[in-house]
Amino acid sequence: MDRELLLLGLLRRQEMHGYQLHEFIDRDLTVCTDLKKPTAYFLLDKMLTAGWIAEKAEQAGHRPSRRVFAITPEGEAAFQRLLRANLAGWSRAHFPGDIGLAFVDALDPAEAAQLLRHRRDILMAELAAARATPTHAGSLQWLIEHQVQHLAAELDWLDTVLARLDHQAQATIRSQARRPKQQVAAR
Amino acid sequence: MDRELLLLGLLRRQEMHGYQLHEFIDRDLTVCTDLKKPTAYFLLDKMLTAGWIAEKAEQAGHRPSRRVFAITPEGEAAFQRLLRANLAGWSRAHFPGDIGLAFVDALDPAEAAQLLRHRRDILMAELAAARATPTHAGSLQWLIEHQVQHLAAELDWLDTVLARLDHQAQATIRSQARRPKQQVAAR
DNA sequence: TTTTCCATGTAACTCGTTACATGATTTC
DNA sequence: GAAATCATGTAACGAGTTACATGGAAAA
Repeated sequence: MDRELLLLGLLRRQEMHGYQLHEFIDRDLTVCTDLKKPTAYFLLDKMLTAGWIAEKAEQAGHRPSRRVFAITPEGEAAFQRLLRANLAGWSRAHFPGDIGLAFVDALDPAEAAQLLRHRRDILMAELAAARATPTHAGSLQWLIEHQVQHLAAELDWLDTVLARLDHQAQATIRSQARRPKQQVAAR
Repeated sequence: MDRELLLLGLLRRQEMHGYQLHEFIDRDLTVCTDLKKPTAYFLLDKMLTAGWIAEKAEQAGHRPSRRVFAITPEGEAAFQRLLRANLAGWSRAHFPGDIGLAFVDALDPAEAAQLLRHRRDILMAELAAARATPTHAGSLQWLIEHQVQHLAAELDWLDTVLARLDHQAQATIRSQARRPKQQVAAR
């Protein structure tokens, strides 16, 4: 119900058509959430039949006709309900990248570090993108702010992991230097 | 492919049956990831047909017979491939709870704070659970460690949000005291 | 003139969950 | 004797994605 809450929240401030909603989310909120076009249209249709929103046709010049959606009183009630439920609850974020980290000791620490530096590049780009997103009014901005904080924390964590791996790699090199004829110890 | 990587990684250290795998993930890794029983069995069957793992029947006393899975050379190759892909890549974590936050200014700040304090209780419990999970050998422990760091950061963020809301609530009370006959200013 | 933008959608598919089913066995 | 544990599954459903389709208008 979180995506419905998002759409209702946006329509509450201003009536919009589907394309416009998707564009806004894709352009200004992409660092926090994402909503594909077919999903957006599907959810809007669902909310339309539920009576949460009402549509009206609109024509701008010779452009394709738009279905402009506005929130209804039932929609406002649903918004209030969903908002309270969302704020009072909490659901765990999942980090797919952690699963690899759990088995990183199956790899040579130097190679693992190299792979993770690639991850670090992506993270840096993401952080830059988050910092570059235009500012919004009110608490909508908190969404971006939280994301920036989170990404900065992720970068910190990744750096401590990299430091550990570099340390391990150094230890491997030293032990190789000490016993030059022996195999590298099993990791 | 992250769940496959998880299962392969666990089977690499020790051969296990489906129930045992699910139990381990549900008991020791629940703060980081989750894998429902039918999903586990489904993935194991899929990996079996793919030749990544091999099964053998095992009987322990008069208990139901188990299908014990062990990783095959093809499975090991897949593990190596998936691991490298996972480590080099990154995918954004999504925070459903943020969507509510984005529209928190639709509510009275005092009520919003009250709802978020409920969220805070859940977060605290989750953090305690993460800290209480048994320690594992090697980098598997990093999974837990990262989760603890993340949850602590989330708690911090929530507290700054609560501080802001309390501040807003105070401002509201002051303005009400100053103009006792007037309506509360629209938010 | 070819590409991109605007604006809508449909169909097929994947992934994962929920709910249910089985049957013996140990624990309360 | 009832309930929980062990160990396996199946069937149905739902949410969301990908890929595709349409067709005119503006931009390159």
